[in-house]
Amino acid sequence: MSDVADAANVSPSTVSLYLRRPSAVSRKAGAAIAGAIEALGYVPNLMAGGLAAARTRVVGVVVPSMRNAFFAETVSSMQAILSRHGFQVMFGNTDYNDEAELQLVRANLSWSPSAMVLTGLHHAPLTRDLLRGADYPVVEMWELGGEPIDHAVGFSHHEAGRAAARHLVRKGRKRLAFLGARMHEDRRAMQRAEGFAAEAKARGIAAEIVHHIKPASTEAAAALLARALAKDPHLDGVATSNDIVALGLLFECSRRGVAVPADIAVIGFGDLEFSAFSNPSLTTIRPFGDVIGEEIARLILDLAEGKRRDAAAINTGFVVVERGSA
Amino acid sequence: MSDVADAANVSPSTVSLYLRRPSAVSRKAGAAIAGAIEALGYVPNLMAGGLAAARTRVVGVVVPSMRNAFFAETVSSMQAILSRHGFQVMFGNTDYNDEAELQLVRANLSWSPSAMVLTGLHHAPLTRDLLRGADYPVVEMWELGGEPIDHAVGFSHHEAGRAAARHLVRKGRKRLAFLGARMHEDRRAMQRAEGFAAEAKARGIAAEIVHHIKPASTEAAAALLARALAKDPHLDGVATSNDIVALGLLFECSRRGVAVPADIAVIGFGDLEFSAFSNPSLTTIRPFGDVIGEEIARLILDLAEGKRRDAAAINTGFVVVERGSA
DNA sequence: CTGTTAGCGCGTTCAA
DNA sequence: TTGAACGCGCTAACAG
Repeated sequence: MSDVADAANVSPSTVSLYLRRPSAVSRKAGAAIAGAIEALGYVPNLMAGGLAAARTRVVGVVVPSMRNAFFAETVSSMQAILSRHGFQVMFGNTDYNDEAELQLVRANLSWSPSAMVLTGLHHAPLTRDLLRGADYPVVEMWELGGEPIDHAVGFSHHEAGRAAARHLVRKGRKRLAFLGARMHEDRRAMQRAEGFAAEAKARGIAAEIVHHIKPASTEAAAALLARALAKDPHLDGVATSNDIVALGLLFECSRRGVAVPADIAVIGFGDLEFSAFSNPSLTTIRPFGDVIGEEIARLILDLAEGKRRDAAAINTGFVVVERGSA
Repeated sequence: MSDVADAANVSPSTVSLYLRRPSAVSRKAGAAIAGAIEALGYVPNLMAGGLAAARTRVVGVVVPSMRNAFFAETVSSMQAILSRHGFQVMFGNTDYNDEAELQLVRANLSWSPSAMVLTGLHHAPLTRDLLRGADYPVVEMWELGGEPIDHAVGFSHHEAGRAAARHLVRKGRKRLAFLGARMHEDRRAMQRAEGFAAEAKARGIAAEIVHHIKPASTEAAAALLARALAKDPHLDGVATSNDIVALGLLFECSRRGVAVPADIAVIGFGDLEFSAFSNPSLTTIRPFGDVIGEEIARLILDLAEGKRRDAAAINTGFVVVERGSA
């Protein structure tokens, strides 16, 4: 930086000022500095900057799994906006493990991030303590309804589950089941299952919740359907924990000669890309994962500029998308 | 850190030494320091450490899109291993834009990363210059065959395309087409298409390459198939730029009453999770995205410890997985 | 608008 | 094995 200052015939602190607020420097000095930076190929050392300022333009993001299309979409849209404003994303997977989450939070902590984004409202007690004591914003995403540490952006999975049941009942279905994968770890899928069962019960209809211990997959669908039919051979309406499972269900039904939706109506969750173009197309619940990412990015940018200060709970909602399968 | 030193009755530099090489400190001092760290909830400031040491345990990773399951898988497996060794991943999407890639590389540069991971062998000239001059390892992934900047981990997409054509020809197919999405931006998909056409030509069989400008999707498949059939109504073998498009093709064929594989054989690329369980199941090419991530993580760890020094080109290969569709 | 000054929290000599 | 000194490259007052 002092090399740049020498080349531009100004002091290092003027260069520093120019880098942080170009408008605070005279046009002449600014031009000279810009030229020197270009000529010398100067790249600022953000560590030194961060150390001096005690904050960095880094946002820590922790998700259960990047292989999950929901989080990939959210992180993607969030990162696109943040990077446009000079922020970077430091990223980690927990694989649905609380201990791994704690490690990642701790690691991110030591970079004095501008904000920390976590998935869901559930964390290890130590993680919560660490985050509560932190002096930067914490955003919990993809879940609403509990007590957030600071900010929350997402929607109620319980309500999404209710909406699925409501839809099937409206379609005249009377013997329901919820097919869920990995629900012992995925709290949000479990919340949807519970909402589904609660709504069905409120309408006097029994709804079985069928579990599969492995991650959501098209493969899981075959086992889930077999178990659901064993419990109730006259099943006529099914919700799945997400569209991947629903896709598998479509394939499994076609193999078994079960007609969708004539014999069994299917409603998924996620509105993944293929859902509109499968055969039959998939009735599902769209959660707006990209909007979650955008809202979080805007929130963090506003917070960094001191524009907002109050803890927010932003409901990005969801909609039922009715298509061929239910 | 000096608080810890006070609490443990040693000097700060002893604490520093303990943190970096616990074995270099006496058992008594070590125990006292460990206790003090625990009691005070001390979290090291990695910025200060990085500044002093002129390097950090950060790895910069730049991919075209995290929504792409291939990269999500690679990043996921890479991050799992790296984080286990105290390394963090700083991550960015380019959206297949060279300029965005340059920005991300520049941003990552200023954190003195332990390594930089990029996707593919093609970059803006300025990006290449920046990276060549850098004094830390550069890994280019998911492509082999060109001239890497430093290290490369991946496989030849040209060969993968040839393998797809070879498979269809072996199955007795004589009128081929390659259906590709976004190939003007996705060089690797284009390489597969070219390999496909080259192999077909070598065997005296014509193969049409059909382009779709939008990203790979099940939706794209309908348009692609329509255009391919317009060019050759007697088409009997098709390769797609990936399994998503192949999935869409299965649906579109079932809508049109085209039998797969009887009328048209289909081979995809990627071996995504659903491919084994679709109906018919999908013949495809498996690229081992998780292995790419693991190899890169190991390479970076070895490099960081000075265990390897030579520029490596690691071929993770691919296999043709024969299933129902071809 | 520009330059001066004093750290940010730690790693790395080196001497003890 | 430990401790003192020094500096990594920059930001943030402040004074000019």
